[in-house]
Amino acid sequence: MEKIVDDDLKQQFMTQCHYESLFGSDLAQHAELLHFKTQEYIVKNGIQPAYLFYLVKGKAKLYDSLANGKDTLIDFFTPPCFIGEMEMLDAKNEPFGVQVIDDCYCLALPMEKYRAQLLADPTFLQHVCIYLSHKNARNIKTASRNQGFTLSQRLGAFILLTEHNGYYNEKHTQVAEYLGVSYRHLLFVIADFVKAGYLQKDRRGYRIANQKALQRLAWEVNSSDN
Amino acid sequence: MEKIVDDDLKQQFMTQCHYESLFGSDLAQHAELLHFKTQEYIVKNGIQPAYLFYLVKGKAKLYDSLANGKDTLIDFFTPPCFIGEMEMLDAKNEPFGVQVIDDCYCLALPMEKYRAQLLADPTFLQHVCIYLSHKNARNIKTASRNQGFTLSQRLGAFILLTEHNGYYNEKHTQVAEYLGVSYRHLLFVIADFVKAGYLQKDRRGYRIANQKALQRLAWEVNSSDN
DNA sequence: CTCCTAGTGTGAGATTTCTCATACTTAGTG
DNA sequence: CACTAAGTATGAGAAATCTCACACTAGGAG
Repeated sequence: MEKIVDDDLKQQFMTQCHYESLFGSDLAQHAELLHFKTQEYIVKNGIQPAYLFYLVKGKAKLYDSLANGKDTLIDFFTPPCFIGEMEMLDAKNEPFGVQVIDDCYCLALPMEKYRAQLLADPTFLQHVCIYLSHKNARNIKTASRNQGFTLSQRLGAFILLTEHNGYYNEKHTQVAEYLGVSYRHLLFVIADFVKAGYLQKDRRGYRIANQKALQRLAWEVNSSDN
Repeated sequence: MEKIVDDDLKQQFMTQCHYESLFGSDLAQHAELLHFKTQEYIVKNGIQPAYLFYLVKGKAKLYDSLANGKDTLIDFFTPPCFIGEMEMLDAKNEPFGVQVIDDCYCLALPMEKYRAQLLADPTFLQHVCIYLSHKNARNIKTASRNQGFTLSQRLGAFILLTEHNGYYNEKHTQVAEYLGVSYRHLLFVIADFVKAGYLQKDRRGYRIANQKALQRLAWEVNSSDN
């Protein structure tokens, strides 16, 4: 994690995401601009974050670390969205881990310093409420998709979502859990994709060789997004 | 829907559910006590509700009416919980339908009259935020269950959840959608239950003949509830 | 260097779940 | 009354997915 001291850039992100309008007061001006590299953790599992983040650029993923020590991939974050809002609302919640997929820029408010002020700000709370209810509706839709579509279709969509410079490089064990299928079956379908020429395996990982085909598979999955 | 004018009963529910503490002001005193009979709608699909409800007794279910006119069962409400909070926050949302399973009592605040006051009340907004984030966490768990358990297990849990006077009487078509399986397969597993003596069919519907066996099936599903 | 673990990869057979086809019943409608 | 739509019901074969078993590789720990 690295603090970016570039007021122009910060202002640009703020404008782009209407950051100021999230608050009833002038809290926005106290936000810092932070940058996270790929693989870095924005929130570490089980450790209360020091900031309330607002993701303005990049891509990140949400993990749940289970009692047995394993991680389960739960959800993705794409800008603009809050990160750490559950912890801010209710410190009793065990924080979930959030790890960066693509370099992330966040506007971040020091939690301790401004928590009381945030909890007393109806404008801010309204935005969080709306954010949470939309997120909830989205989760419901995602869940029904997992039931409604075949693994090939979901995997197609998933690969396009997590793709990075034309390569798919997620850990199979975690993806299997996220997509709710057995490890074995995931490998089976990936093998199918390779056989069909959608993916090609080289030393860097799985290269996307036929994006169109994957998009065709993913089409139905994503088009229930209204 | 019927308004109950019984201040003792109302006060009892309020105390039991800590209703007053949801608000920063003395809004609670303006709540009415409403009663809904089985099958009645608390919120009709697509129609903005006139109240912000707080379910204090009973059981209800949440539907999504799809574009093709069909209904999908999404979730259940058990007390205490808000109903209509999404609509209050953001009137642009198409309201989902909420229908009563077991007679319901709700404390209800007239939406139009108090909406502005609610949206300006940080105490109330905080409670809604926390409610939404818990609900979201629960939905995530439910979803992972749907992936992690077999239909027999989930159906066992489901029958016990929706059971009414010892009878299971849900519409198979809707249940199939809720549990995320084909209608055919649901019927298949129900037939298994009958064959195994867990259920017995008579003119009133399916009678629960072996609750223990169903509980045994449901055990694993429900015990991930920590 | 060796052991150990996590991740990867493959095979084979079992189970779950789906699709399609086909009927029967009931309530509503013209 | 005849027609229709929705819900119920059952059969048979196919597809999706799971479980178990085994093998290989790379990196960290002793």
